[in-house]
Amino acid sequence: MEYKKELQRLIVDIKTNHLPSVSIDCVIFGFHQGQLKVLLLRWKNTDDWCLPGGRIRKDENMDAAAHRSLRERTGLHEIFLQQFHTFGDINRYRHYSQSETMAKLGLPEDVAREVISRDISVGYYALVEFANVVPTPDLLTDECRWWDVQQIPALLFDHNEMITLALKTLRRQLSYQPIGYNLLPEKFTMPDLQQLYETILGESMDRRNFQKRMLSYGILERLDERKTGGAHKSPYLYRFDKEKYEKALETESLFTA
Amino acid sequence: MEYKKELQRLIVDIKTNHLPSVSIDCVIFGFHQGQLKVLLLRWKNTDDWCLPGGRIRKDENMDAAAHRSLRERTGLHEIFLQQFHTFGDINRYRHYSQSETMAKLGLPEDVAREVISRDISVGYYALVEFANVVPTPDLLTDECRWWDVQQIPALLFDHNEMITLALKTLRRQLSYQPIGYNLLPEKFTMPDLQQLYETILGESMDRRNFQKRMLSYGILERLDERKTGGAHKSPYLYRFDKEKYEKALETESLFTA
DNA sequence: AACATAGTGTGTATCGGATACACATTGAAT
DNA sequence: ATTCAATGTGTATCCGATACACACTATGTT
Repeated sequence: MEYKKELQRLIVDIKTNHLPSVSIDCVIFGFHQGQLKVLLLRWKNTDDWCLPGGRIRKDENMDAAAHRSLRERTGLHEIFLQQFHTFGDINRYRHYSQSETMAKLGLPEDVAREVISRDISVGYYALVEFANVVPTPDLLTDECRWWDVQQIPALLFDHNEMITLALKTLRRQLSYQPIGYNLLPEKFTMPDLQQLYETILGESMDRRNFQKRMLSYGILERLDERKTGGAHKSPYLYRFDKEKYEKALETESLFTA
Repeated sequence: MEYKKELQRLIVDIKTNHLPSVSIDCVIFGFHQGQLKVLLLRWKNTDDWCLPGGRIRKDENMDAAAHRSLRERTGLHEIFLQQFHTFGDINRYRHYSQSETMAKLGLPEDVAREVISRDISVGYYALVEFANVVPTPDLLTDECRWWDVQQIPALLFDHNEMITLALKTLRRQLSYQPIGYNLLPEKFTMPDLQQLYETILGESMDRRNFQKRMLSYGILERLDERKTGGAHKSPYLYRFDKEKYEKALETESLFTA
């Protein structure tokens, strides 16, 4: 049983090199074909999905641990990552009870105890460029793939709640910080950006007013290129002015609605 | 050495009944005489101050642990308490290095290791009614008292940063949620409420516009009483409509500026 | 080659909340 | 009785947000 050996090695590594009682969970948002996506993992030999997560090494900052987790699941290095809530209830089982969950995971008793002990879990959400992601499962999971936010199944633990809260936080963030730098390709059209906003907020907006508002923020740079290929008038391409974008992120002062 | 025995008992209790690597810190805001206050603790036999904190029992929800901490320091039971950030850097020493901090705390080596081991710390902030608080130090501290937010000294660990971030979060919260229920006495005047807002936000506002805005939220009830005693026209007393106030807290939808 | 189509670029009228501002009133102090 | 400082209330104005219309163009169609 090579796999079981690997598992044991993992447990030992966790016990010796990582902080006990604390874990990290990541809600990784991507944007593709007008849909907001979340990256989920499927547990080995089951049909059950959950959020990617990880633990914090004893010699590692917590944010660094979250970045590492994300790197391992997506292959991406520079990502927008933000802590949104820390989950600390004793009972974090929702759709399945603790014993059901244990059974589903199908792990040896001692391993299971380690993997799903009572943890304080720090939730992060990430915004990534869909096209650049290489979804990669880990030792405990068979599959890693994108799910449409609207079609997420009943997840293990309290992970559905985590996604809901992450989305809520993301929506609020939209009202005082710019967004899109990590979700869109470098060059994009105004309709692309609008579609992103509409998808996240779940509502449609007036095309003309949206453009005025975005431009008023002063973080966009219109290029002399246009996007061709569509059977219509070709739209201008824009890109973010990184410097002003970062400044807006910090000050949080530019935005209102 | 009765004290040392008590300390040892504390350490054992922490080790056996509480989660390792996680702690809680509380920024407790009060409001008095037009000033925003924070409750701080002074370490035994030192001049060094820090935030009240605590640990999470193995059989206790994290929020419950925070409430318990607050109850122990203030005597208050029903308080507004909100998680605002989790601090996870390895090095959380700021004004004093780790060894300086160790020295300052003057604890036996083994005790110190337990008390200031590397922790992930979940930060909460609380809003309490100043007059009802009975500041109470704990086993490790000599003194518990209010400090003016503007005059907080260099604290142990990264606690100054915690206060700064808590205040920042509180200010932002003011833009989408009502505030005051836990900071003001049951009956208060419009100028009282305005002073609270001005103190938190650090800016002055127009008296008439402020009143219009507050009343437009529909969470205030004007009483038939007036406050007498001031050498001026006596202002009306108001109180919050608890039900509508709670609803506004939940929806977060009523407020804008 | 001319036309139809659907999406894009841009400008203007209007509404509504936020802001600026003024005058009458009152309770205590003198 | 008078004075003073703070309170109660109303109105004009500003500005961003919203609603809305027409011209333009790259492709697909005939």
